[in-house]
Amino acid sequence: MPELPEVEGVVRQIRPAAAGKTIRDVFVSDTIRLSKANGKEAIIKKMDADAFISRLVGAEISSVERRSKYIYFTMQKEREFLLVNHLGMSGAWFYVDSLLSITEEKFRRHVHVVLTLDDGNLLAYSDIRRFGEMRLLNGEADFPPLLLMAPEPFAEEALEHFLHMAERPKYSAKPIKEVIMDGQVISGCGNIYATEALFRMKIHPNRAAGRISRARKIQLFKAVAAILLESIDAGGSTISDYRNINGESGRMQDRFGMYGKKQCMECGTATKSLQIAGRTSVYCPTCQK
DNA sequence: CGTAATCCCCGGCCGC
DNA sequence: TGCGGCCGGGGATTA
Repeated sequence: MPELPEVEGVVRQIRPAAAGKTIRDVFVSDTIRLSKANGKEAIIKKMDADAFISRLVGAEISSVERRSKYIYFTMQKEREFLLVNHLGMSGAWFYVDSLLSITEEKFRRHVHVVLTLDDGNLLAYSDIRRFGEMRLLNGEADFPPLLLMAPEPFAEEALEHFLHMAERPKYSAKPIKEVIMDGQVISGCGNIYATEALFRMKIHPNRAAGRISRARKIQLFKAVAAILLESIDAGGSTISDYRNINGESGRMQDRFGMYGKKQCMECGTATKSLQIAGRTSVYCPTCQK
Protein backbone atom coordinates (compact mmCIF):
# COMPACT_ATOMS: atom_id res chain seq x y z
CA MET A 1 0.00 0.00 0.00
CA PRO A 2 1.81 3.05 -1.22
CA GLU A 3 2.17 5.94 1.18
CA LEU A 4 4.21 9.10 0.69
CA PRO A 5 7.67 7.45 0.46
CA GLU A 6 6.50 4.87 -2.06
CA VAL A 7 4.81 7.51 -4.19
CA GLU A 8 7.96 9.62 -4.04
CA GLY A 9 9.98 6.68 -5.32
CA VAL A 10 7.55 6.12 -8.16
CA VAL A 11 7.61 9.79 -9.15
CA ARG A 12 11.40 9.91 -9.17
CA GLN A 13 11.40 7.02 -11.63
CA ILE A 14 8.53 8.16 -13.81
CA ARG A 15 9.89 11.69 -14.16
CA PRO A 16 12.93 10.98 -16.33
CA ALA A 17 10.94 8.46 -18.38
CA ALA A 18 7.97 10.73 -18.99
CA ALA A 19 8.91 14.39 -18.75
CA GLY A 20 9.13 16.02 -22.14
CA LYS A 21 7.49 13.08 -23.89
CA THR A 22 4.27 13.32 -25.86
CA ILE A 23 1.47 10.81 -25.51
CA ARG A 24 0.82 9.13 -28.84
CA ASP A 25 -1.87 6.71 -27.79
CA VAL A 26 -3.89 5.71 -24.72
CA PHE A 27 -5.39 2.34 -23.87
CA VAL A 28 -8.09 1.75 -21.26
CA SER A 29 -8.88 -1.84 -20.29
CA ASP A 30 -12.19 -3.51 -21.07
CA THR A 31 -12.52 -4.18 -17.36
CA ILE A 32 -12.62 -0.47 -16.67
CA ARG A 33 -14.98 0.20 -19.55
CA LEU A 34 -17.34 -2.52 -18.38
CA SER A 35 -17.22 -1.33 -14.81
CA LYS A 36 -17.97 2.24 -15.86
CA ALA A 37 -20.76 1.00 -18.12
CA ASN A 38 -22.27 -0.49 -14.97
CA GLY A 39 -22.26 2.86 -13.24
CA LYS A 40 -19.08 2.36 -11.22
CA GLU A 41 -16.35 4.98 -10.99
CA ALA A 42 -13.53 2.53 -11.59
CA ILE A 43 -10.15 4.33 -11.57
CA ILE A 44 -11.12 6.94 -14.19
CA LYS A 45 -13.29 9.40 -12.30
CA LYS A 46 -16.00 11.73 -13.53
CA MET A 47 -15.31 11.03 -17.18
CA ASP A 48 -15.89 8.22 -19.64
CA ALA A 49 -12.97 6.28 -21.04
CA ASP A 50 -13.13 7.75 -24.53
CA ALA A 51 -13.17 11.34 -23.31
CA PHE A 52 -10.18 10.48 -21.09
CA ILE A 53 -8.32 9.08 -24.08
CA SER A 54 -9.07 11.91 -26.47
CA ARG A 55 -8.01 14.53 -23.98
CA LEU A 56 -4.66 12.80 -23.36
CA VAL A 57 -3.68 11.81 -26.88
CA GLY A 58 -1.30 14.41 -28.25
CA ALA A 59 -0.54 15.95 -24.87
CA GLU A 60 3.02 16.58 -23.79
CA ILE A 61 3.92 15.60 -20.23
CA SER A 62 5.74 18.69 -19.06
CA SER A 63 6.33 17.62 -15.47
CA VAL A 64 5.70 14.83 -12.97
CA GLU A 65 5.41 15.82 -9.31
CA ARG A 66 4.27 14.27 -6.05
CA ARG A 67 1.83 16.06 -3.77
CA SER A 68 1.02 14.07 -0.63
CA LYS A 69 0.16 10.60 -1.97
CA TYR A 70 -0.94 11.96 -5.34
CA ILE A 71 1.02 12.04 -8.58
CA TYR A 72 0.49 15.17 -10.68
CA PHE A 73 1.28 14.86 -14.37
CA THR A 74 1.20 18.35 -15.86
CA MET A 75 0.05 18.17 -19.46
CA GLN A 76 0.37 20.64 -22.33
CA LYS A 77 -2.02 20.46 -25.22
CA GLU A 78 -4.10 23.40 -26.37
CA ARG A 79 -3.93 24.48 -22.76
CA GLU A 80 -2.28 23.16 -19.63
CA PHE A 81 -4.13 20.54 -17.60
CA LEU A 82 -3.40 17.92 -14.96
CA LEU A 83 -3.62 14.16 -14.84
CA VAL A 84 -3.86 13.46 -11.12
CA ASN A 85 -3.30 9.86 -10.05
CA HIS A 86 -3.68 8.22 -6.63
CA LEU A 87 -2.32 4.69 -6.34
CA GLY A 88 -4.94 3.57 -3.84
CA MET A 89 -4.08 0.20 -2.36
CA SER A 90 -2.38 -1.48 -5.27
CA GLY A 91 -1.63 0.98 -8.05
CA ALA A 92 1.73 0.61 -9.80
CA TRP A 93 3.38 2.17 -12.85
CA PHE A 94 5.69 0.37 -15.24
CA TYR A 95 7.87 1.94 -17.93
CA VAL A 96 8.38 -0.81 -20.48
CA ASP A 97 8.80 -1.48 -24.18
CA SER A 98 6.00 -4.04 -24.09
CA LEU A 99 3.40 -5.19 -21.56
CA LEU A 100 5.08 -8.58 -21.72
CA SER A 101 8.05 -6.99 -19.96
CA ILE A 102 5.91 -6.79 -16.81
CA THR A 103 7.13 -10.09 -15.49
CA GLU A 104 4.88 -10.48 -12.45
CA GLU A 105 1.67 -11.93 -13.73
CA LYS A 106 -0.59 -10.44 -11.08
CA PHE A 107 0.51 -6.94 -12.12
CA ARG A 108 0.46 -7.66 -15.85
CA ARG A 109 -3.08 -8.98 -15.84
CA HIS A 110 -4.40 -5.91 -14.06
CA VAL A 111 -2.99 -3.24 -16.36
CA HIS A 112 -5.84 -0.79 -16.83
CA VAL A 113 -4.36 2.30 -18.46
CA VAL A 114 -1.45 2.45 -20.89
CA LEU A 115 0.12 5.63 -22.22
CA THR A 116 2.14 5.08 -25.37
CA LEU A 117 4.88 7.71 -25.48
CA ASP A 118 6.61 9.18 -28.50
CA ASP A 119 9.81 7.32 -27.61
CA GLY A 120 7.95 4.11 -28.41
CA ASN A 121 7.82 2.96 -24.80
CA LEU A 122 4.78 2.48 -22.58
CA LEU A 123 3.83 3.94 -19.24
CA ALA A 124 1.52 1.25 -17.96
CA TYR A 125 -0.70 1.62 -14.91
CA SER A 126 -1.58 -1.60 -13.13
CA ASP A 127 -4.04 -1.74 -10.26
CA ILE A 128 -4.98 -5.11 -8.83
CA ARG A 129 -7.73 -3.89 -6.54
CA ARG A 130 -8.78 -0.87 -8.58
CA PHE A 131 -8.83 1.46 -5.60
CA GLY A 132 -6.61 3.90 -7.49
CA GLU A 133 -7.89 7.02 -9.22
CA MET A 134 -7.16 9.10 -12.27
CA ARG A 135 -8.68 12.50 -12.89
CA LEU A 136 -8.18 15.05 -15.63
CA LEU A 137 -8.38 18.52 -14.13
CA ASN A 138 -7.88 22.05 -15.37
CA GLY A 139 -6.42 22.76 -11.94
CA GLU A 140 -6.57 21.65 -8.31
CA ALA A 141 -9.74 23.67 -7.83
CA ASP A 142 -11.56 21.14 -10.01
CA PHE A 143 -11.13 18.61 -7.21
CA PRO A 144 -11.55 20.49 -3.92
CA PRO A 145 -10.06 17.81 -1.64
CA LEU A 146 -6.68 18.65 -3.18
CA LEU A 147 -6.98 22.18 -1.85
CA LEU A 148 -7.59 20.89 1.67
CA MET A 149 -4.49 18.73 1.90
CA ALA A 150 -1.97 19.57 4.59
CA PRO A 151 1.35 21.04 3.41
CA GLU A 152 4.10 18.64 2.47
CA PRO A 153 5.46 17.26 5.76
CA PHE A 154 8.93 18.55 4.92
CA ALA A 155 7.74 22.07 4.20
CA GLU A 156 8.61 24.74 6.73
CA GLU A 157 4.99 25.50 7.58
CA ALA A 158 3.95 21.88 8.06
CA LEU A 159 4.64 21.70 11.80
CA GLU A 160 2.69 24.84 12.51
CA HIS A 161 -0.15 23.58 10.35
CA PHE A 162 -0.14 20.26 12.20
CA LEU A 163 -0.33 21.93 15.61
CA HIS A 164 -3.05 24.28 14.48
CA MET A 165 -5.16 21.44 13.07
CA ALA A 166 -4.49 18.90 15.81
CA GLU A 167 -5.57 21.39 18.44
CA ARG A 168 -8.93 21.98 16.85
CA PRO A 169 -11.84 20.86 19.02
CA LYS A 170 -13.00 18.33 16.43
CA TYR A 171 -9.75 16.43 16.82
CA SER A 172 -9.18 16.68 20.56
CA ALA A 173 -11.18 13.59 21.50
CA LYS A 174 -10.05 11.52 18.54
CA PRO A 175 -7.36 8.86 18.79
CA ILE A 176 -3.99 10.38 17.91
CA LYS A 177 -3.46 7.75 15.24
CA GLU A 178 -6.58 8.82 13.43
CA VAL A 179 -5.43 12.45 13.61
CA ILE A 180 -1.95 11.89 12.17
CA MET A 181 -3.42 9.74 9.39
CA ASP A 182 -5.78 12.52 8.37
CA GLY A 183 -4.43 14.07 5.19
CA GLN A 184 -5.72 17.46 6.20
CA VAL A 185 -3.52 17.32 9.31
CA ILE A 186 -0.37 15.68 7.93
CA SER A 187 0.20 14.81 4.27
CA GLY A 188 1.15 11.33 3.24
CA CYS A 189 1.12 9.46 6.56
CA GLY A 190 -0.89 6.26 6.29
CA ASN A 191 -1.30 3.25 8.54
CA ILE A 192 2.26 1.99 8.25
CA TYR A 193 4.11 5.18 9.11
CA ALA A 194 1.57 6.27 11.73
CA THR A 195 2.09 2.91 13.44
CA GLU A 196 5.87 3.27 13.33
CA ALA A 197 5.92 6.88 14.50
CA LEU A 198 3.67 6.16 17.48
CA PHE A 199 5.79 3.18 18.40
CA ARG A 200 8.99 5.23 18.31
CA MET A 201 7.34 7.91 20.41
CA LYS A 202 5.91 5.33 22.83
CA ILE A 203 2.44 6.78 22.40
CA HIS A 204 -0.61 4.53 22.49
CA PRO A 205 -2.47 4.83 19.18
CA ASN A 206 -5.79 5.25 20.94
CA ARG A 207 -4.68 8.13 23.14
CA ALA A 208 -6.87 11.18 22.63
CA ALA A 209 -5.05 13.87 20.68
CA GLY A 210 -6.10 16.45 23.26
CA ARG A 211 -4.34 14.51 25.99
CA ILE A 212 -0.90 14.83 24.44
CA SER A 213 1.18 17.84 25.38
CA ARG A 214 2.21 20.34 22.77
CA ALA A 215 5.85 19.37 23.27
CA ARG A 216 5.05 15.71 22.64
CA LYS A 217 2.98 16.59 19.61
CA ILE A 218 5.91 18.48 18.17
CA GLN A 219 8.15 15.46 18.75
CA LEU A 220 5.56 13.18 17.21
CA PHE A 221 5.29 15.32 14.10
CA LYS A 222 9.05 15.31 13.76
CA ALA A 223 9.09 11.53 14.16
CA VAL A 224 6.58 11.14 11.34
CA ALA A 225 8.60 13.38 9.03
CA ALA A 226 11.84 11.60 9.94
CA ILE A 227 10.37 8.16 9.28
CA LEU A 228 8.95 9.29 5.96
CA LEU A 229 12.38 10.57 4.92
CA GLU A 230 14.08 7.41 6.15
CA SER A 231 11.69 5.35 4.10
CA ILE A 232 12.26 7.45 0.97
CA ASP A 233 15.97 6.74 1.40
CA ALA A 234 15.26 3.02 1.78
CA GLY A 235 13.21 2.92 -1.41
CA GLY A 236 9.90 2.72 0.45
CA SER A 237 8.23 -0.25 2.09
CA THR A 238 7.03 -3.31 0.26
CA ILE A 239 3.84 -4.59 1.80
CA SER A 240 1.75 -6.79 -0.46
CA ASP A 241 1.32 -4.99 -3.77
CA TYR A 242 3.76 -2.12 -3.89
CA ARG A 243 6.39 -2.12 -6.64
CA ASN A 244 8.38 0.72 -8.11
CA ILE A 245 8.28 1.23 -11.87
CA ASN A 246 11.08 -1.24 -12.40
CA GLY A 247 9.01 -3.81 -10.56
CA GLU A 248 11.35 -3.61 -7.58
CA SER A 249 10.51 -3.81 -3.90
CA GLY A 250 11.60 -1.34 -1.22
CA ARG A 251 13.55 -2.15 1.91
CA MET A 252 11.92 -0.07 4.63
CA GLN A 253 9.81 -3.00 5.86
CA ASP A 254 13.02 -4.57 7.17
CA ARG A 255 13.33 -1.65 9.58
CA PHE A 256 9.83 -1.73 11.02
CA GLY A 257 9.68 -1.83 14.79
CA MET A 258 5.96 -2.49 15.06
CA TYR A 259 3.96 -2.62 11.82
CA GLY A 260 2.97 -6.22 11.15
CA LYS A 261 4.86 -7.50 14.20
CA LYS A 262 3.70 -10.22 16.55
CA GLN A 263 6.16 -9.19 19.24
CA CYS A 264 7.48 -5.78 20.23
CA MET A 265 10.94 -5.28 18.73
CA GLU A 266 11.95 -3.35 21.87
CA CYS A 267 10.74 -5.51 24.75
CA GLY A 268 9.39 -8.70 23.21
CA THR A 269 5.90 -8.30 24.61
CA ALA A 270 3.18 -9.74 22.40
CA THR A 271 1.72 -6.90 20.39
CA LYS A 272 -1.95 -6.04 20.48
CA SER A 273 -4.14 -4.65 17.81
CA LEU A 274 -7.34 -2.67 17.74
CA GLN A 275 -9.44 -0.93 15.14
CA ILE A 276 -9.01 2.82 14.88
CA ALA A 277 -11.02 4.65 12.24
CA GLY A 278 -11.64 1.32 10.63
CA ARG A 279 -7.97 0.39 10.35
CA THR A 280 -5.97 -2.24 12.12
CA SER A 281 -3.65 -0.59 14.61
CA VAL A 282 -0.82 -2.61 16.10
CA TYR A 283 0.94 -1.47 19.25
CA CYS A 284 2.95 -2.66 22.25
CA PRO A 285 0.88 -2.62 25.44
CA THR A 286 4.08 -2.33 27.51
CA CYS A 287 5.95 0.38 25.61
CA GLN A 288 3.11 2.54 24.35
CA LYS A 289 1.07 4.51 26.85
C1' DC B 1 -22.91 24.57 7.61
C1' DG B 2 -20.11 21.21 10.20
C1' DT B 3 -19.64 16.61 11.86
C1' DA B 4 -20.23 11.63 12.11
C1' DA B 5 -21.49 7.24 10.45
C1' DT B 6 -22.00 4.27 6.52
C1' DC B 7 -21.15 2.73 1.92
C1' DC B 8 -18.35 1.51 -1.75
C1' DC B 9 -14.78 0.63 -5.06
C1' DC B 10 -11.97 -4.84 -5.48
C1' DG B 11 -9.18 -9.32 -5.67
C1' DG B 12 -5.38 -11.48 -3.13
C1' DC B 13 -5.01 -14.03 0.64
C1' DC B 14 -6.08 -16.75 4.72
C1' DG B 15 -8.35 -20.25 7.25
C1' DC B 16 -11.28 -24.06 7.22
C1' DT C 1 -9.87 -27.66 -4.52
C1' DG C 2 -13.58 -24.58 -3.00
C1' DC C 3 -15.39 -20.89 -0.64
C1' DG C 4 -16.70 -17.35 2.65
C1' DG C 5 -14.79 -13.56 5.02
C1' DC C 6 -11.36 -10.04 5.76
C1' DC C 7 -8.73 -5.96 4.50
C1' DG C 8 -8.32 -0.91 3.31
C1' DG C 9 -7.51 5.11 1.21
C1' DG C 10 -10.49 8.22 0.99
C1' DG C 11 -14.34 10.38 -1.51
C1' DA C 12 -19.41 10.37 -1.76
C1' DT C 13 -23.52 9.93 0.40
C1' DT C 14 -26.67 10.00 4.06
C1' DA C 15 -28.20 11.14 8.69
